Amino acid sequence: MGSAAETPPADVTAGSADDSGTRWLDVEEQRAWRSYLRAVRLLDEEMRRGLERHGLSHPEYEILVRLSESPERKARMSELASSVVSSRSRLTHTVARLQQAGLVDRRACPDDRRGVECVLTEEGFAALEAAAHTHVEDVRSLLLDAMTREEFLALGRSLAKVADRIDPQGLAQV
Amino acid sequence: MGSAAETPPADVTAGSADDSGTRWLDVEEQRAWRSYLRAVRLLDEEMRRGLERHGLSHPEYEILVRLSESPERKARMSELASSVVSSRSRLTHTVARLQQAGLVDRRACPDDRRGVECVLTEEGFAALEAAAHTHVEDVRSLLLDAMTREEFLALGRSLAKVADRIDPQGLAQV
DNA sequence: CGAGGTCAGTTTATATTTCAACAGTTGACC
DNA sequence: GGTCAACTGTTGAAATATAAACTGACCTCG
Repeated sequence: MGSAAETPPADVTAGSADDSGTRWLDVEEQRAWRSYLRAVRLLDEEMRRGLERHGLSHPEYEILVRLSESPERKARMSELASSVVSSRSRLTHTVARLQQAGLVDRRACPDDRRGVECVLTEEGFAALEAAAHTHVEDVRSLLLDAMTREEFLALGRSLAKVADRIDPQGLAQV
Repeated sequence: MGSAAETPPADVTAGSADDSGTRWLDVEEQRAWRSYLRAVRLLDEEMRRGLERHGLSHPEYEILVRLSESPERKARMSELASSVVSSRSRLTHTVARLQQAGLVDRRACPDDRRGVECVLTEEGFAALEAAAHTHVEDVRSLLLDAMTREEFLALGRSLAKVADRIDPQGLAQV
């Protein structure tokens, strides 16, 4: 599955640094890393299938979620882009499709004429609501049910540290 | 960031089941889930950047890794597809690009005339070797250095359970 | 044998993502 | 006020991904 060359291709004693100074992963670290890769990929695929039944892609779903949580169910394109970790360009395209489908509307931003506000429509809210049930059940059955609650929370804490380290502000801009 | 509507869009008491029977996530579970989404996305992005410097995408890199670990540095397309968690179709395309770049070769399978063997070239091995240094350092600095070793191993164990649940055989067929 | 089913891999068509260039807007600074 | 850099969002083309149809090879059971 998800491999990643964590030992030198040639193969060197685990856990040691080679001539180049690269500290390769030891056997256990390697196993953990591969589990990570594998789980993430499989999970993503399963989730995708779940949302697909509601005619939504993962990026689309996240946009709807974010809007539903915003005051007045609207947000500016750039906020949306960063909160959803997407490039502005991609967001434009994706929102265009959502608008096409009648799930969101776009309108000029009152105070900044460069800006555009994206608004969740009633139809969009309904679509989100429908998809959310399936989605949460998926998270539960695939992830939570695979481990104890404490284990899951610990996993969350570890990954939160990872995320904060990469993007301390929580404002990923791509 | 990566949101996912783990509470009902309308907002209901955490941790309880609503009329539909959906058991939404409580506050802590929700936080953990969002950390997961956020970390995975950011990590993926960072890794991508690292590999990009060597002219490789993540899928390409994994294919090379898998080949480098196989006896004689070759594998059949279908083995490759499952070990790398990719559809056969995607693999065909990706391998075509790798071949184009001279990093792998394709040849007919001797014993099964339907089959195709994919072989890592010397050039491909060299490319992999170069990329691997960067990549391992990234895994270390982004993931391992963010937590204790034991924490990381625990994370691996948890996710291994998740993966095995979704794909018990370890032979993801998409 | 040989008909029907399955399997390996590719191909084609379509959808999505990325990338670079763009046009209009704002704000800061002189 | 004028200029210029930075910002917002869009566009269109190229790269990549996904899905379904398709080719040729194997397999099995009558």
